[in-house]
Amino acid sequence: MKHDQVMNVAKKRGFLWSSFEIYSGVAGFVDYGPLGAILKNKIMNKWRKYYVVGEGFYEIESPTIMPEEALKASGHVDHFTDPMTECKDCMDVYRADHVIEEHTGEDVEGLENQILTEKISENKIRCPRCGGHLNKVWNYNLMFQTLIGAKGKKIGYMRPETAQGIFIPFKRLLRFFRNKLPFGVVQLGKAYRNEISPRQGVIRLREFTQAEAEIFINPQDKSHPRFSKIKEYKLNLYPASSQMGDKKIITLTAHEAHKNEIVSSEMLIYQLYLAQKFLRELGIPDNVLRFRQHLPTEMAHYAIDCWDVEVKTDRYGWIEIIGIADRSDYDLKSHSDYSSEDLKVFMEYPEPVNIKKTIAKPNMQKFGPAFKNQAPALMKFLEETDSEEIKKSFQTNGFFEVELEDKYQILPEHLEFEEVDETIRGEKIFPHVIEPSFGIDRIVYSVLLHCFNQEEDKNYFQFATDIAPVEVSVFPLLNQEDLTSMAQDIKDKLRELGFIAEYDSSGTIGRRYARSDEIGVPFALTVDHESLSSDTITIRNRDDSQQIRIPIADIPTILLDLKESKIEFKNLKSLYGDL
RNA sequence: GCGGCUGUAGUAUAGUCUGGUUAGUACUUGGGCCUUCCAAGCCUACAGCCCGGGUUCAAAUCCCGGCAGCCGCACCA
Repeated sequence: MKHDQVMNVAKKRGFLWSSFEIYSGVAGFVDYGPLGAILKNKIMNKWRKYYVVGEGFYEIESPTIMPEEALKASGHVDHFTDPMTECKDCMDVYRADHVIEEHTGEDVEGLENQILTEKISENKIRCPRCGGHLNKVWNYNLMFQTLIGAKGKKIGYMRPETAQGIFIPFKRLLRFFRNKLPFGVVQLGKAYRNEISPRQGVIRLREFTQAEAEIFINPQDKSHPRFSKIKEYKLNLYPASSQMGDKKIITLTAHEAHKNEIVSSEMLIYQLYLAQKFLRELGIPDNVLRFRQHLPTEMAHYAIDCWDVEVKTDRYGWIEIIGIADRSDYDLKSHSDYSSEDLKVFMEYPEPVNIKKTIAKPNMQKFGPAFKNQAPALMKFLEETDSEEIKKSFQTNGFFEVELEDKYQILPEHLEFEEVDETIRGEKIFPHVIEPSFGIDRIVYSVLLHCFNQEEDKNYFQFATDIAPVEVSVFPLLNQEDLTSMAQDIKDKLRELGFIAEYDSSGTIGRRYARSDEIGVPFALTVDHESLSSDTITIRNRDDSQQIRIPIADIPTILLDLKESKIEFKNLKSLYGDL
């Protein structure tokens, strides 16, 4: 299987291996080795180039440990869990709600554990496997818990996603962006999930790296300013309707996807486009990519629309590497509720609106004495209440009842109704959030898998020039003093100029080319005898073993142009001629 | 988390059933020789029985536990 060969080379040549090996390892953790770490960083920097430079989003960095309150608000403390139950006899563990649903057909999702436990005993549900008794229902929370501070009273969790770190300082971010939508903020970093049994190598890690962008937009306007530029761009879509129907992947242009309402907004389609362009430049071809829409049943309740970018693998089938979701205003709303901070944005209308409006104004001489210290709270409540509703209640009941800590009856004599002209310049709204969320480790894996090339006697990573960990190899043709010293000098010079260059003189030249190819070094410079007399050197292309002789003085510019794809290797030929 | 199978240098393996010499081989890697362009050859070196306990005069080998990997179930996105 290609997977096995790739992981083998990856381990052997220092890209990736499982962590803590000398202590037998722990499932769900990996080390990136010397080359893997560079590769991963280059991929992350390319991501930054796309989202920070290209899209104009800004990057922030927030802690990986978060206090319990914050994750209560996001719903992770209560909902990032599974209700589990264990058979007392065979010790098998089950999802409690699934067992009950299977037995009774009742939808019990989201019910308290106690109620689930009761349901199990009421319905005399037994272990589906052995018929044994099932234990009390407990929550398995996927978050790693820790204690903050010396006394350890404050519960903290390792963050399960980087996104929350962006929602929490929303007010400061909004100020930074001078109170105007839309704007985007990104974060790249580690996230943690204590998976029950991670067995899919780098696909399911307990500690993994995410790159997430949170794009805050006006819910009324999910268009994208550059949509017209990408409207002919083709996307391989696998919408929910196809998944439930003919299982066919359909190829549509961005425009068609929008017109036919396959994808819910321009903004979302633009994000799909961007993701695909990014992956393509990483060397993941379109034919192993698809965009799969979440089924209504699997979508989080707050999401409006959600698409996974999936990559085809021989080992794991289609795997999700990127999730692109319209999360609506869910996150900001719940942080608003929990923190009682106002996380709304004031949206100014294009034209101010003048309206006539009846307001209920308290008659303080009567209102104050009647409600005493509750008066301020009641006034605030009335301000937020539609005065028509109050009027109606007066007509039918003779009073208007307000329930705060107690119930209060407001009588007509307490209020005066007044007609006022009001100019409304805008309104405060919660922005909606479009979130592309990249699983960096899975992307690194996909790059390794799909860049790996097998030709007769040559196995190598065909990395794009801008993500190849080692950028250039420098060899002496033979292991002779005059050649080696020149090659060493060239290598040092290139290092000084910022290239990741490697020198190698061991074994035959062929072996060195092979070694260099295997780890995906795109170019090799070879010092031969002609170099000594003519100040030229041969440059060899990894992908086709072609060589061209170039002046030594031109090496840095040529390498840089090749790295940034400003020129292709085959075009060098017309500039410098054949070897 | 449960059940089955598996675990020997960096990699691939022999040896395990039937306990007994210095754990063998190939590739890789380091050093050297040779070599005027694609894993050649020669010399040489480094490197291993997953961890812990038990049985035994003696354990890579038998037994128990742990850990990890694979497969199935369950779980997860």
